[in-house]
Amino acid sequence: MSTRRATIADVAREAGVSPSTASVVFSGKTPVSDATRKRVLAAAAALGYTGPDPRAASLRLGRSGIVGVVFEEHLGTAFLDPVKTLMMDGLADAVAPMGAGLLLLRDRDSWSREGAAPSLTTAPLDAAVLIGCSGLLRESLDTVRARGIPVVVVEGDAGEGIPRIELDNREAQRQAASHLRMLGHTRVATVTLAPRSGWARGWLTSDDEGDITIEVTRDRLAGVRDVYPDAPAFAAAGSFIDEGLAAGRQVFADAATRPTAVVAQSDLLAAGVIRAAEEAGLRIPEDVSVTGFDGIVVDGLAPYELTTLVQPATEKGRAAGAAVAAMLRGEPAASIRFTCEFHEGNTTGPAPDELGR
Amino acid sequence: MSTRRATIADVAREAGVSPSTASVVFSGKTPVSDATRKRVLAAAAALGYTGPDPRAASLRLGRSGIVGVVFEEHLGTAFLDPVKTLMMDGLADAVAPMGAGLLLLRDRDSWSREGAAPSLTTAPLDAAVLIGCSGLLRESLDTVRARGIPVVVVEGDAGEGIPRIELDNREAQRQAASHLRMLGHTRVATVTLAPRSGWARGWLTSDDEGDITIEVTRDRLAGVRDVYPDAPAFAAAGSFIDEGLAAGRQVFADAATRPTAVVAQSDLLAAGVIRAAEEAGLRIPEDVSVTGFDGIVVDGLAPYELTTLVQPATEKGRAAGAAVAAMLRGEPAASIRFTCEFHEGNTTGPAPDELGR
DNA sequence: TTGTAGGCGTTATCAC
DNA sequence: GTGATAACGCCTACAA
Repeated sequence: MSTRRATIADVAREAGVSPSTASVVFSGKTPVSDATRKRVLAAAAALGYTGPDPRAASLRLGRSGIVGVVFEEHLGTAFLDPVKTLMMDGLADAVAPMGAGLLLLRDRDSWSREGAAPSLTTAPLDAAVLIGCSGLLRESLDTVRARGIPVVVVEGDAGEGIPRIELDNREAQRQAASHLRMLGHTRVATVTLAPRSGWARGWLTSDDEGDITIEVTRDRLAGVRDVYPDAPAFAAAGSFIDEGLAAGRQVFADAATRPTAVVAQSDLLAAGVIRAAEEAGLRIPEDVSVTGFDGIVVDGLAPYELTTLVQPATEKGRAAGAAVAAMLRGEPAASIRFTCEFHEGNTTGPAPDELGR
Repeated sequence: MSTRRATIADVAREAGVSPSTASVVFSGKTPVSDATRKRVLAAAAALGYTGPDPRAASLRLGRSGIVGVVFEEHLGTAFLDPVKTLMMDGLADAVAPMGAGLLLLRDRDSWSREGAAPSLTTAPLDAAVLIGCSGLLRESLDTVRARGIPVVVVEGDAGEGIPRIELDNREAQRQAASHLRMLGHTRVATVTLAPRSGWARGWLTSDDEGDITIEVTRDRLAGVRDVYPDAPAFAAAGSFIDEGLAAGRQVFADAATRPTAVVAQSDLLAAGVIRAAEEAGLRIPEDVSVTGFDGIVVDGLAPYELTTLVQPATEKGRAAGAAVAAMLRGEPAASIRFTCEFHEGNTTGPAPDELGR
């Protein structure tokens, strides 16, 4: 029962070899004779030594095997978003081969409690991935850059020389709109994500539209505007079925101006819009067509299969991880722009005959 | 443009003070005269020094400010579970004051790739939290204990001397069953979570019931059995609305033996069961009562409000964090058993009159 | 194949 | 209030 944990020096002494030899046994960097290896391992076992102290190793090696993932929201909120979840999965996959793990970091913390920041400044990070760099994360970015840590930004406006992982949001959303136009729809509405943080559900005025700080929202809306410049836009407070439902109720409220198609900026919103349509006695897609965005599996939406833009969420994560890995190797990492794939489900159809209304 | 990052020694030299003084300026552990502080800070700014290197600090201090969270599943899967998500939130909250962050760790890794494990053995952890210790995590536990790292187990069978955070699953589920009995229900079915990993959706035979390795499933089922020893049990493959829907279809398949109430082991399953009931033309709660478990907000379930057992998910996370914090301070941490709160919504009602069927 | 020596960047201790 | 000193535990040239 020793009072202090054994170190590699202890093991070496116990095994009757030098510390460097013992070290080599664990790192495997240099060949070691079988006999000595055995002795070292035995000594380690005897002393309850379980391997090099990661803290010491990371100081010596200059890297910790930890990649920080910075969210701007509460973690619980972030993981409510299936796309982010998938991305994390891809990211975890991609950094695993380099022997790295993911450290969850919240952005706000740095503000709230001054002294006890678990954060970007004090964590032993090799690299950082910022999720959704919408202004809020700006200073996180500065912090990280000041520390000289490689950064990759996913879905956000980074700045000069910082690799970004992005999506062709505008082009993709334009495809959905074009699809609807091809089907003959002329009265179209769109349900968007929040235009800025803290937004409370409501119609977007043109003033609002000029002041959209969240990039995804802006770009996807622009895609709709490319095809339907005057489509009314209702902005939800977040990507949830219930938000889509509430939005849908507004959108379908007036039978006279009721749209024949709704472009939603996320699958969850689309699911809610569909519910609202059903509620209003409208059939999908006979009376109303609805498109989503993301291409996730919406639990409980069956039998509908959304017409949507499938984004490579997991791939985005993997790409972010790959970029990080490259930068860590000292290679330059390029920004990547992913393309969404249009998927036609059973929630869109020809515009209903106007006369038959 | 120096080739190497500045160290605190560089800053000290530049400021004309000793390294220890410079260190103190950053740590704030000892009073420093305003003049020297200013000089040191200025020097730091001039050299682009952003604070002590966390790696070195953690070696010196003997702690890294990192708490590992070990899941047995793929991360993407884990975060699909709203309860786990909330727990993570609570955990993040609880460790933040100690200036710690959460490192995501997957259990399987240690097996899959031998060399490149980002894992328990190589990560600079101060402590670890194991989520759902259902046998699979057993060796993770051993690894961590061997390293002498404090461990807390959430929802799982740990072993001697390891603090656990658990729920009164059986008692809580019994409350739901009792509630139904009080309402006069006699033909009751239950829809359970997976009895073991890799389970494919299906009815539970009594053989199966004797061989349930996942504790939550076993305990909640036992709670139902306390009241309805013979209720048929259908086990889903996971906690999803679609699984509940599939289960519900089976449960309501035969009009003759159709239950008047269904006890689901999760809110998501309950939501699916409700869908299945609607599909079968049954009204909730007039024809069929349904109870859930968890007390989460099921997105898109409105206007229903589940009768369910509300578990303090976030609190569980906080408690785990608190336990970790205590152990890190060298204090003993006790296991905690949380209690669910019965919440009566509008999905349960009196048993339908048998004659009226 | 094994051993020696030096330092990675900090910070706690103790003297001044 | 400030400075010298000594670890923290490991890894890796380099020499033997």
